[in-house]
Amino acid sequence: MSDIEKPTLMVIDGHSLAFRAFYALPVDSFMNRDGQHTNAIHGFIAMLINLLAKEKPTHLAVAFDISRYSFRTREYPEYKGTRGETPPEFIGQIPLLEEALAAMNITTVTKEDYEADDILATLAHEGSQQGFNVFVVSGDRDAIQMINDNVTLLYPNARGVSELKRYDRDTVFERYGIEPHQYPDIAALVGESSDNLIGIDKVGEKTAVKWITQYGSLSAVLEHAGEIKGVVGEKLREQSDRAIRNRKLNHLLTNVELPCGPADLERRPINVPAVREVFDKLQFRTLLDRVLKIAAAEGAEDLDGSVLDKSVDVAELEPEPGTSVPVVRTMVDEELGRWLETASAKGTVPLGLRVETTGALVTGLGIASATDSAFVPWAAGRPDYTALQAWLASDSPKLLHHSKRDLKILKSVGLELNGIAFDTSLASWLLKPSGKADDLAGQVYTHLAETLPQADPNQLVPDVEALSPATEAWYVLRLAEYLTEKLDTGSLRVLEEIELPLVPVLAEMETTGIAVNGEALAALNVSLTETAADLATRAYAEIGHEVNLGSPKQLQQVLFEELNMPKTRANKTGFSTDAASLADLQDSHPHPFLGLLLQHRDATKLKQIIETLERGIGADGRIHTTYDQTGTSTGRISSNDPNLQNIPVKTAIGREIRAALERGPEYTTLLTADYSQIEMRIMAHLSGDEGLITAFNEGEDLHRFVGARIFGVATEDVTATMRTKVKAMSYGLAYGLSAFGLSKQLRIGTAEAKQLMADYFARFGAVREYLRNVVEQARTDGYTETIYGRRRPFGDLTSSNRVLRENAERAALNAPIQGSAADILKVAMINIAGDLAREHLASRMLMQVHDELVFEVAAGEEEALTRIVRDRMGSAADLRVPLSVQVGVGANWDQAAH
DNA sequence: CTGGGCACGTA
DNA sequence: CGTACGTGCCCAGG
Repeated sequence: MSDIEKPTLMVIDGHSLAFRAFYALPVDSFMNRDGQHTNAIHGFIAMLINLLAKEKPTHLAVAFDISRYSFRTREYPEYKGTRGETPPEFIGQIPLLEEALAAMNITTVTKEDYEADDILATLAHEGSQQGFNVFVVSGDRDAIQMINDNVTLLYPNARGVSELKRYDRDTVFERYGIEPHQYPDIAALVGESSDNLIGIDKVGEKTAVKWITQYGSLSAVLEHAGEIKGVVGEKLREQSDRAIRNRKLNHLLTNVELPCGPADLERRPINVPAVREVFDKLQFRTLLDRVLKIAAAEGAEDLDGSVLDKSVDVAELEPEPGTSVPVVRTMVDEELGRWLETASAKGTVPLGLRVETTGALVTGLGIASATDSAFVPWAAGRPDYTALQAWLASDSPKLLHHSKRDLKILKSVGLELNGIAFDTSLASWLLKPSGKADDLAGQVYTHLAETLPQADPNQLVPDVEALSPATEAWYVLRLAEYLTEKLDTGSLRVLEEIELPLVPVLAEMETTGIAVNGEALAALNVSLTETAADLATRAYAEIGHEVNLGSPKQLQQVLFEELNMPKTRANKTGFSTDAASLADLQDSHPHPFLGLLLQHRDATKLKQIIETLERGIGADGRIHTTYDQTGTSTGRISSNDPNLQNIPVKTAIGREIRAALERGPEYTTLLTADYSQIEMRIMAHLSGDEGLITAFNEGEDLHRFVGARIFGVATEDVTATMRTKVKAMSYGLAYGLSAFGLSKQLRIGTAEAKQLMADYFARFGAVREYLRNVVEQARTDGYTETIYGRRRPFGDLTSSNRVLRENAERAALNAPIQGSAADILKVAMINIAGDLAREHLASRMLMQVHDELVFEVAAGEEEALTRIVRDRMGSAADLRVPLSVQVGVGANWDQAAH
């Protein structure tokens, strides 16, 4: 029988786990309205819910001790004698826990005169023999002896509280070096202080393991006690009765007569009304939601929306006086429909929306108005979600955090989402586009100065309870309010007219993905692997030994100590071994190793890119990247998992990689469209430089035109070298390039570079004026602005630290240029997507690479698509120069490029 | 196991 | 001593 078909039996030591939970959670934070402490119950139920979700037991029981006395204490009164009085706050929690378990219809098992561990051992033993997968959940180390190939122990970790560690045969062996059934022998020798069992003096775990490994068992050790030398040998012989007694006491019985066997423990449906009642008494609000969710998933009846008692005390949830978190009400079906109708005032008032997920699955939705919040458990296809679906799909305004992710995941479960009216992650990014994006809790902290409890998903008994998605939705609402207030009108316009409309466009592109020829990539990888291996071998031969060619540190050793090459540019770890430095070395001190190293770098880099792409291929044979709309500080989009914006293009093999990205089977070609020299055009527009504007308006080769004016020759007499220099300088200007930098890049003298720049500015003086003004303006205002009003704040422009200040200056003069280009392409994307939908074209937008878009062309649509793309890209901004768009078509990305 | 540093791919 | 990114690897810290 395979594991998948096996039923899963889970048996839990109720007392030991409740006790662990008691010490894990603060007593004072958990008290119900009757003054009853509930922390142990809370921790236990939270853990249980996680276990149900994670291990999905088909059979389940919780065992309890009846009292602290058992056959063991009768035989050895000191057993467990070190245990003090039960803490008063713990008293009363066990009966309530049993009540809660009863409501969840979970069997509890007790047996007079035996300990819960014996019940566990008996059930585990029987379950194992009857073909169950068994999980034993216990905080008692003696439970280790139950482990075998069918039985796994889940044990609270050293801190006693948070995670349950899985112990199977292998983990036991790794930890102790013995088989699980040998554990009691070890414990008998060492002793167990928590049970008040004293072991053999001087014998610790190491010695015990050594003996047991050597002789096989405790009895064998005792038989050979005479052979053991030294003081420990003497102690063993003197105190062997201790070990014998311990072994007798820590042996768990596997043959206790119980009222039920494993087969009787099959899970039964949760009794929802009873759970509501008990949890209400305990005032477990979020736990109730989670149990109801499980109930819904398991098909329990009675989810028709009876409502939680409004008197539920939410004081513990209130992060700050003055703010009032609405009570979370769990509801579905008609009740939810009525609530949505009222809360949204028939679709006119925005509601916060939050999607709760586990992995790729939707588990619930939280919806909030300013004064009320609802949790909707989601179990696909089960209850009637008509009203929810209608509201989600309508234009009724919704406020979200990270709307693209929610849009996609809702779509994956068949829910259409429209009416995205605000996104707090986008708004917050517009406010502060640099640095790492905050998650929701982070934003609440930075903007609202409140701390949300954040449960660690790895902790089975979380010390804080996770916030209900309904409450999160309410915080989204408050954040939206705050951010709207905080954003200037220009930024709000960028949000509403660019970023929000772009969300569904990007979501669609991500979902669509791009077809990839996996065989071609694999073949390329094989050949690159061979090439790299061959280059490595030859490189090793040149220096007489192997070296990790990917380790700059080891390369420094080879280059600068073994080969005595001159030192290169310094970096934090020594001297650079980057391509430019190696090229310099090759010039001054030619050595075959250098060339081989560079070629090896090249091959391994390409290999790495191919492997990253291959990992990104989905089940549909297409690569689905994720665009990060908040990933840059200039307004660009970034791409990750995998990054499709840095696929090689300059080398032959790079283009082979691009050739592996192709049209899908139902499509005729790929179409690429890119802006030519968009940043230079923006610079012409923003600077108003008549020379540059003329260059673009006359439509001739820009660099040739500029070169002719700088060098004072006719356009047709501009040489290739002159053009290269001009091109480098033109592009460099937008980045704040210095004469020094230019000289480095062109490998010319600084004097010549200086002269070149002087000549440039002599003819295109408005450019220099503009660049100066941008920085000056930013210094005054504290921010730069793009043509659409997107702002980027700069603080370091007034720094007294020269490095910081000059870095900020270069970034500031680049920001409006790069950012405006980003705005323009985003606007074009939104308009193109609109046209595609309006004209019902089957062609689709697939990729964005900063100034380029890639489309998949459906049969017969090339002409229409080309028209739309040219129109929309060409008219995305009204500049003093035309926007030039180049379009190409081909079977793959390489061929489609022009 | 995480994070810094390096190297390198793109616009 | 040119802007903006993401990824993989090494290595040192833990």
